[in-house]
Amino acid sequence: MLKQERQQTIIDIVNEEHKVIASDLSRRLSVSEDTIRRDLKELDSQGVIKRVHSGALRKGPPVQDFSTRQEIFNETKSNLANKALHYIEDDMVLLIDGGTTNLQLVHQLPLSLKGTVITNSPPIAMALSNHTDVEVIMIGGTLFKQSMVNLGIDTYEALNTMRADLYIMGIYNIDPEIGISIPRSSEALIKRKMASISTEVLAMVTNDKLDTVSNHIVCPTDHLTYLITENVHADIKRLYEKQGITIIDQ
Amino acid sequence: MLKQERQQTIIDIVNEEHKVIASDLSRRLSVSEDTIRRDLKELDSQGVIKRVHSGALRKGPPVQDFSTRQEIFNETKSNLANKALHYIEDDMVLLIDGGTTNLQLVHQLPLSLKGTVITNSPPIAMALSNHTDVEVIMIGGTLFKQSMVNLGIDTYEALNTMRADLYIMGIYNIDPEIGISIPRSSEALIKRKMASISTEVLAMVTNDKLDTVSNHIVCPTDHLTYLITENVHADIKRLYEKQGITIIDQ
DNA sequence: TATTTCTTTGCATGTTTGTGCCTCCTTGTT
DNA sequence: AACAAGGAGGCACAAACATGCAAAGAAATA
Repeated sequence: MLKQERQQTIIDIVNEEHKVIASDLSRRLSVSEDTIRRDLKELDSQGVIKRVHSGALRKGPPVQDFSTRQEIFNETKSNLANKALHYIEDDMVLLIDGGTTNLQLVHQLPLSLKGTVITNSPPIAMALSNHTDVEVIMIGGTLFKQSMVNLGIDTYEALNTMRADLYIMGIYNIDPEIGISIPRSSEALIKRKMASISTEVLAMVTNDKLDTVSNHIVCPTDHLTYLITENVHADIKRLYEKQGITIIDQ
Repeated sequence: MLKQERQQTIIDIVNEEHKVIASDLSRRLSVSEDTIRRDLKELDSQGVIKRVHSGALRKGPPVQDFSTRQEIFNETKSNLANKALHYIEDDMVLLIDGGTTNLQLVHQLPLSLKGTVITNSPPIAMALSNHTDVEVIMIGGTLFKQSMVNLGIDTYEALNTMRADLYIMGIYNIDPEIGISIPRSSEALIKRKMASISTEVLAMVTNDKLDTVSNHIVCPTDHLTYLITENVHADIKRLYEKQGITIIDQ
């Protein structure tokens, strides 16, 4: 693995996990701790990360847990959410899973909205505490803390007894040919199930997730009804529209 | 846990709770008091907090009357929680329902705690997001927003398949003769069920809830194993002890 | 291709940092 | 005044670190 490649990986890991421990990186990247230390030192002097004893921290807002992570207002996500709002109407049964983009959407739901929201994500449920006319149904399970959703057999079985008009799916990776994928198989299973019990499926994706792939396939992209993106090239747009997906990009 | 991370956590706690006790922080963050003292000293010299004997205070605007009252309230709950911590050990299966006192307790659980927490309250689940060695099992249901707990038939049925070593019950009303009661029958049902699947039951009550009653009975007081209170008169204490309850009031 | 030069990496070395424990001192409370 | 709780400073140890050096590759040049 090239040095530059490795350092980029380190940056990605720091951004994703908000902190890294040098010895940990050494094992994950299969190089000596000395090399990692040299990398961290270099990245720190470039100002990309903040070096601390025994590891490094992400620069910028000192965030650590999920609840504070949501506070970072992201204009892109907010714009996506605004577009998605057009597809949400009163008296729908919505199924919403985890992810910061979905959470942003829930925050932007009008307080006057009437309907039902089914979710396996505690933060989503809490964000709806002021929506007096929305009935919130939580699906239980084992809490997966990294993405703050309930997963497992209990979650799966609970979904067996439900249905929804619109599933708002949180996306990690999407590729027009490979489909929608995610790094954790347990999440893939639940998302697939959720899609199968919903009449329509809507997904919001930021550009950095377009045309990326990871280990576990959720479903092909043509399971989506609506795909909401930032501006994309016309040919990419066509690629999705050919599959019958309504793509909203402006 | 990284030093910087820990110090940031301390800052967050100080800002949240306006005052901290060194020995409490030691437990919550699972490091020695010496380390905490060093942290506080450092943060004080940075001017982020104000170091005082036995702990630290939040810097900034002097406390107003209203928030002072709020603080005293919190302090009571925090004290109750500290006493309750003695009954919680590694590798237990805890069942924790809703309520601000229970939430306070969860915030004060040591980060190093190992075990399982079953809960029907999304805020409780979220408060455990940093406890890496605690498996959180959420019980689903219909979210009752007023007290932020999941209730209903799904909740009841999920509880049928579980058991716990210790149930930490949130209390609204308690009277030595009438028993434990609550204004909502749906909550009473779930609490009763929770008590029935747990080996021991612990409850924390502030004085304003002692000797009060409301419509729906959860169970008689003798279903409690431990009752943690503020200081109470000896005769009230005897009243409970006569029922075989361990009462902790100091 | 062969040779030189430069970069990257891992290892060995002493050094520094972070933490817990201990002892003795200080502070606050009866 | 007596006593407990909290704190300061020193010690010890392990983990993390910087530095120098040599081997192994790359890249460049002849």
